[in-house]
Amino acid sequence: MPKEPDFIHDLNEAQQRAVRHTEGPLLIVAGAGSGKTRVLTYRIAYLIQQQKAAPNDILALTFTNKAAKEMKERIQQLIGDEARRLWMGTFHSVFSKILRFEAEKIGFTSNYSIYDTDDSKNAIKQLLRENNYDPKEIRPRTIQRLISDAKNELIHPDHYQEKFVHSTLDDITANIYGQYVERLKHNNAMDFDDLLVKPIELFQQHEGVLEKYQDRFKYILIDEYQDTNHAQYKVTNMLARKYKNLCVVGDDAQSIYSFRGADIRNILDFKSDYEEAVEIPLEQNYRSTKAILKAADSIIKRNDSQLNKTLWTDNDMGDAITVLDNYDERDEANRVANYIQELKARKGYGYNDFAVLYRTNYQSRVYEETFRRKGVPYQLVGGLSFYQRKEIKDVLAYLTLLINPDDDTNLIRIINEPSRGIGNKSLHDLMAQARAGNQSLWRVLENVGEIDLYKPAEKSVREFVSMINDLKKDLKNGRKLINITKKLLEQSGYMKSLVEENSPKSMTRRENILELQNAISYFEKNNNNPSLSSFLQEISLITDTDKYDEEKPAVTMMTVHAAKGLEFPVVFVVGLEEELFPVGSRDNEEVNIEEERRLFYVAITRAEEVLFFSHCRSRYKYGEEQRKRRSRFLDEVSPDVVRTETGASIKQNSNNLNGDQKESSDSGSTKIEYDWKKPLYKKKNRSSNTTRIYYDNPDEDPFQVGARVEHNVFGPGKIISRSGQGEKTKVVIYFKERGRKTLMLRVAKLQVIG
DNA sequence: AGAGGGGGCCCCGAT
DNA sequence: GGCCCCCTCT
Repeated sequence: MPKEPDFIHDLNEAQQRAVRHTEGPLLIVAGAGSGKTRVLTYRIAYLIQQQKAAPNDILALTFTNKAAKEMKERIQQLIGDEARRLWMGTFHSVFSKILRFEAEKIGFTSNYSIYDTDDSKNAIKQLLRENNYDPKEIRPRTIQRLISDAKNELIHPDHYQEKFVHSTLDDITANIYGQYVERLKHNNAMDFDDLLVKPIELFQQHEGVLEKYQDRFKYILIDEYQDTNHAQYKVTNMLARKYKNLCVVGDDAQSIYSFRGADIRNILDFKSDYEEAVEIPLEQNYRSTKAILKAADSIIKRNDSQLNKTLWTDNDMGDAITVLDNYDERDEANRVANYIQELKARKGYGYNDFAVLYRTNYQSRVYEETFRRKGVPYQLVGGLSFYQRKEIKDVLAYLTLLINPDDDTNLIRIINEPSRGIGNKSLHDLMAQARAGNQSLWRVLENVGEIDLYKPAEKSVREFVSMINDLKKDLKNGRKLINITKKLLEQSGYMKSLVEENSPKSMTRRENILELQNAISYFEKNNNNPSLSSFLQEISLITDTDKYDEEKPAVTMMTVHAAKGLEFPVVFVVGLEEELFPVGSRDNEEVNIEEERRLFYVAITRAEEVLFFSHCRSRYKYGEEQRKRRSRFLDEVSPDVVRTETGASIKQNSNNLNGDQKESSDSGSTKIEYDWKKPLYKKKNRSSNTTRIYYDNPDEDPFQVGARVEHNVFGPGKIISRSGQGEKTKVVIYFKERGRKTLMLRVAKLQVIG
């Protein structure tokens, strides 16, 4: 065995143990900021340096493509160029690559399309229509969510019937689920969940294929293990079964993706799943000040933490956390911008040292406006990603059609885009024909002469087919992708219609298309074997977080989810209000308050030196002003590390969370104090003789989210959300028999029941 | 067939 | 405040 590399002495004792423990299952419980990326990087370099494995024997699954790329670069610095041959990436990208090799074995071609959430929602909407359900009553999003959950739990459509049918919704889902799976297969398409589920099917049906990959991946590492779902657990469990060299890194306190099926039990049960597993905790935090760490600890200890670890740091105490108390979101954004300018001027921070973290993407808008107005450079991460934009999806749909003609969903997307006279009626006729003959829409288009179709539309179809066939020929002849793209933009009339529109919107779209062309050229130059299908599959999996550039001199704005794994000297956690952070409940689902708390914990632990919390007393939502109560999390945080802007300690109240705030004049300054006794709303006279209206006094108002109510026409139901105030208060109610209704509280005849 | 206007719904997070 | 759907008119 070669001598141990010098680089191992860069690590602390626990980190070294984690690196040296190469054989058998290993659980590294890595607290926030404890250097886990470093451990993973060094561990991989160590495996190679000690000749335990060649680079392509190692599979490392990360949470973002960006993390994979960075780790690869760091490993390259430790051991040299051969690091490029590591298998490293997100679950989705690694398994999509494997599926490209093995697709034929499970009835797909290697040119399979990848559907994003919108694509699968559209496919489901289409199926609902075909099954005579009204997509307005049965929302595609709901069905999509249920199907996705089932897939991640590895529940087959046939078993969904057995398992879940006890309500109308489950019944419909069971019905649609089977058809959806079939439809995707017909389209030669996989959704995001399939990229995890199909490999399992593949391995179950082909023992030899499983063994091939078991032998290939002799060492497996998984980052952010607390956020893996059942399918991810299963597929890696299968792969690691032979050599059992599975090293997982995670932190149960940072599990924030349960909506994606992440199952915290995967990490909690690791030691019982893998009996000989060794657990190594990393407890020294290198990132944050003591004050920040104390705030984080005071939050997380309110949850039932299940893996033992105690974070500590040698860093300084640091400044107290400042709580900003704002009138509304404009005020909030202004104040944040001012602090950024001030800290930059006084303490010498650069713009890229700052991050604004929020719970929901729509909060970014006010910051964009404010920062632009004040000349604060920013980069926005997340929201509507580049590849979800209409014009980008359109162009990609054209390209997809060239290699996957059976993909009806993408074909329908562009068959009349730009409009070429193949309208709803004609499309409907064509689709009917396709379904009758059990063939893809493209086959019908190719043989359009054989069916009865509106003549002008038929002519358009012929032109469309010959245009696509011509492009296909170019592709076959090895013409460059970028040139094919340019040609299709011209021949389809797509560019022309954007030019003619000549609006600000169409200008942006043209710019975006140019950016896509750059991406295609770049891909073509930087890949040895650039195929259209690998391009399309790769970019389907690129996320906005992958594009975040920490060197760019700009303030970063992103959701807390997107900030996972990142760190910033100065962090603003904004919008700390009830019904926002923690988020408000939606549909019939209860908010997982412990997960919201973990999310807040993640937000806090992104900060290295300076941390701000911020909340607004009122905020616009759906164009309406709403009064907001500050987040309960502000009452949970250790009071000795938080201060108001004037340096006073904030008053907290652990049992009454809906206190108001008032200006206090006792110090002569504009010091802000909180008066928890004063109700949030002024009392007004009550009115109405049918339903008692309580909207003026929230303490007595029984019509709160979650309340069970009865309506004299719609019957029993549950309040799922509430908006507006006073007379304009509206509630959304889910009625057992009638579905969702939005009602004015003032006029609805409602009674609280049960 | 397609443009344009009005109404309803919505926006929690993301591979 | 914005998106999507449906309706109506040309």
